[in-house]
Order: sequence, then C-alpha cells, then structure tokens
Amino acid sequence: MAGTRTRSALEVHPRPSVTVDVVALTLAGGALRVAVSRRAERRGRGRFALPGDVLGIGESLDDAAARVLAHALGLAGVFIEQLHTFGEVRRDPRGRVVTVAYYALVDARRFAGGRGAATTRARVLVPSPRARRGRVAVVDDGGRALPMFLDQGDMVALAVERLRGKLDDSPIAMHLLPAELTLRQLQEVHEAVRGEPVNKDSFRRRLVASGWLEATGAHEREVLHRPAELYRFRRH
Amino acid sequence: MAGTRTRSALEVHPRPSVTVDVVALTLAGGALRVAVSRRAERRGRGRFALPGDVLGIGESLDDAAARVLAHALGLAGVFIEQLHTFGEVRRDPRGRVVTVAYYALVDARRFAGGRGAATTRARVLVPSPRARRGRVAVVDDGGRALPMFLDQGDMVALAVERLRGKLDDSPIAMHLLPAELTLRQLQEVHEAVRGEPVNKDSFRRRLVASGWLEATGAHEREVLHRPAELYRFRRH
DNA sequence: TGAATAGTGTCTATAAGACAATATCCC
DNA sequence: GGGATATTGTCTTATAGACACTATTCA
Repeated sequence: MAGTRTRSALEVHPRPSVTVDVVALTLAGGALRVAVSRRAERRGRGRFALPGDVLGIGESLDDAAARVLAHALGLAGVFIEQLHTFGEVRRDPRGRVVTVAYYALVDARRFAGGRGAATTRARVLVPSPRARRGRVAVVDDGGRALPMFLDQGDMVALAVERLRGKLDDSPIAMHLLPAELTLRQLQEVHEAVRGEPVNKDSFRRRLVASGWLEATGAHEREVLHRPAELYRFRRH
Repeated sequence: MAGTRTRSALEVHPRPSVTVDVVALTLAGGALRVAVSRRAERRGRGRFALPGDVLGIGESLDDAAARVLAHALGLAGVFIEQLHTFGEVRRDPRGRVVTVAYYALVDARRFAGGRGAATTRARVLVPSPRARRGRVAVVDDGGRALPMFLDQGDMVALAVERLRGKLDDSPIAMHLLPAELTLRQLQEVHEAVRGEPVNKDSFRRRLVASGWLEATGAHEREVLHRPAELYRFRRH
C-alpha cells in the first residue's frame, strides 16, 4: 500500500514497460473510422496496429499520447482523452508491457489533410444495440474484419463505448465535425456512434434545447435540396 | 507507434515504476467514506494515503488491485473497477511513478467487519451539483479537510464522479448495500453520491420499473415506523 | 414542376414532480 | 392514540415519438 511504500521499494522491483496507444476516430461516409497501419515487423506481421509508442521517462502520459497522435496523423490540437489501461501479464509476447490507451476525435477534413504515419482509415462497424452479442469490429471497405494487433481490437471497442456514453451528456460530438455544422450532420454522428437511427424530431428539439449550439445565421451551400442552417458549438 | 515498436525498443528505454492505488468506498451514516491510513514515512508524513502497492512483474493490474484491496480491508470478492491512470512526470517526488487507480465499493457491514491495514474510514464530502466550484473533499468526523498524499485527492474525486455517472445506468449502487435492502436505503445511496436530495416518488417508480430489483416478500424489522419491504438485486 | 431535405406545428404516450390518502409498525 | 415512514393513487407538467404540413433549394 502507498502508506508503506518507500523510495527503495519503488526501485527494487523489476519494472514493466509502459506504452501509450491511441484510438484515433473520425467520421467519413456516415461511418466511424479509425487510424491503423499494417505491421511489417516479425511479431504480428500483417496485423493492423494502432499508433503507439513507449512512454518517455521524462514525459507525461498525456504528452506521450499527444506526441503519438501528432506523429500518426500529422496534426496537433486534437481532442484526446485517456481511455483505459491494459495490464494483463501475457498480453504482449515481447515482454511485460502495460499500455495506457487513449482515444482521439478528429473532424474528417483535418484527418484527411494531415500527413502522418498511419496509412489506413479502417471502418469501425458498430452493432445495433438491440442485436445481442454484437461486437464492435474493424473492417476494410469490403466489410471484411481486419485482424488487430494484440488486444487493440478491445481498445477500439472500448473507445466507441466511451464515446456512446458521453454523447448525450456532453457536446463531445463536436470534435468529429467542422466548426460550422448542420443538425443533420450532428445526427449522423449520433447514429454512427450508436449503431442505430435516432428520432429526428426529438433529436433536433433536444439538441437545440441543450444550449450547446448557437445558430450562425448562415446556411449550407451546394446541396441538392433546401439548405440547412449552420450552427456552431458555443464555447463553454 | 505500435507499428514500429520492437522488442529491443521496449527494452532500451528507462522504465517508470508502475503502482496501483485503490479508492475503497462505502456508505456509513448517510455519507460516503473512503479507506485511508495516515502516513508515518518521511515523505508525506501525516498525510492520508490510499491503499496501494507496486505492480508485481508477474501480476496483472486487476490482480494487483484486488491484492491491495484485500490487504487493506481484509476482504475478498469485493466489486472493483479500474478508474484512471495518473502519469504526470513529477507527481511523486520519490521518482517517476505511473499509478493506475481503481475504485472499490463495499457494503458497510463487510467494511466494518474486515480486519485490514487501512485504519481510517474518512468521510467524503460531495458538494451539491448546483454549488458551482464545489470540490469533493476527504474530511474527518469534525468536518476538517484531511491532507491527502500526492494526487490521491484527485483519485477520490474521480471515483465519486465515475460512480455518479453510472448510478442511473446500472445497478452499481447494489455493491454499497447488503444483499437485502429497502428502497429508502437505495435512495440514501443515490443522495450521498449525488450530493443532493432526490425525488422520492419518482425514484421509487423508476427503480421498480428498471427491472433491477425483485421483492423478497419480507420486511425490515426493529424500526420505529412502518417497516419497508425488502428487495434484492436480480442476478443479471 | 418534381425530388429531396429543412423546419414548424400539433397530437399522443410516457415519465417526472407534487401531493393527498391510507397502511403499518413502535412507543 | 401519536409519531414516523411506507405504499398507493391521482393530478399536473415536461419530454419523446409520430406525423402532417409548409419552405427552399437544384435539376
């Protein structure tokens, strides 16, 4: 216990490696997508891996996650939050590794514009909550499941779950959209994350009443129907 | 990133210590309480510390947390869940330490019966959510704030926040109560965790309709008023 | 004009809050 | 009986879902 910990006790034990992995999510074509890259190394060759790296000894966890994300996407100033720490003994055959997982949310246009090391934006399939036994899966554009490295499939599933839990209680969805957005776009985010359609009328009423949004007065352009009003999220 | 990690890369870096701390909560006298012990060591002497220990190299994080809790409370089979990982560089003056915080929920009678190393059950003051700038505080029975070791005050606050977030979406409150309980007791848990009174009528209707509970047919005894029916949480 | 979606108004069903009335225990 | 809380029932109000109707753009 902390009460009996001493400096020498902390030094005496063999130490695990500590790494940071990032589940970088965006929305494209009405579906969630996650940044991954195909492994070329001997261990787990051909599997798809999240961006990640070893924690620097003089670097905080949050800083390490931001660095990993910046390297993978070529972007800075992205929303990122800690998710969960994975610490099973044999989760990585290369040694004892404790991995702190983060998730990040990026608007699709920035995601596409960044020049980073993560080569693929794989689709994230979110099962309908009514479908019992449904699991979040990372798939290619043909719908085939991609084999994920180690327990990183669990990290993606957990990120989606966390996102879903926060969707109704916070304006977190804003990070997946550009600064000016329509209510329809916001609804699409909710539907992609929930894996089921949401009631349009009730959604609009609830979001407008939430106070998170303010109308800009401008409208979208170059759509083949009546253009919707543009909103922005109020600074909090 | 994970895609470029190699075995040697994992070994080459200096490694931080990894420890596990546990926020063990219970409910007594209508208030949340947390297990702490006063530090006698040179560093942080007189401050109050959560149960914690260094992660064993052959031990999973979850196992380490269960071990720490068992040692502190003298109890096994307690609800415990990972909370957050603290990784600022200078959070512990004894060296670079990454701490994975867990929170545990124990029914008051078991908590009191266990013979463990944690000596104090300090009150946790939960501010009313309407009171802006209110912070969760750990206090003695006189209401004086107890100085917490390192960032462990933040861990307690985060545990309460997490608990509050889960209260309405899961039967998590059951872990703070004995197997057979009255609706009034359950309401007291909600009020303690929320830091504000809840509407009794609505609370009863909602909980009964949730399907989490089943009536036992028995009633409480030795109360100086009409005895309430006893319920138990359905196994899920 | 027609296709398509935006946005408004209204009706209904459900859940929350308020409160009154009755029930059941101990003293 | 009196004090205290449990439990039921009813009324009112707020919110969610359903749906009809009008508005606005482009082809």
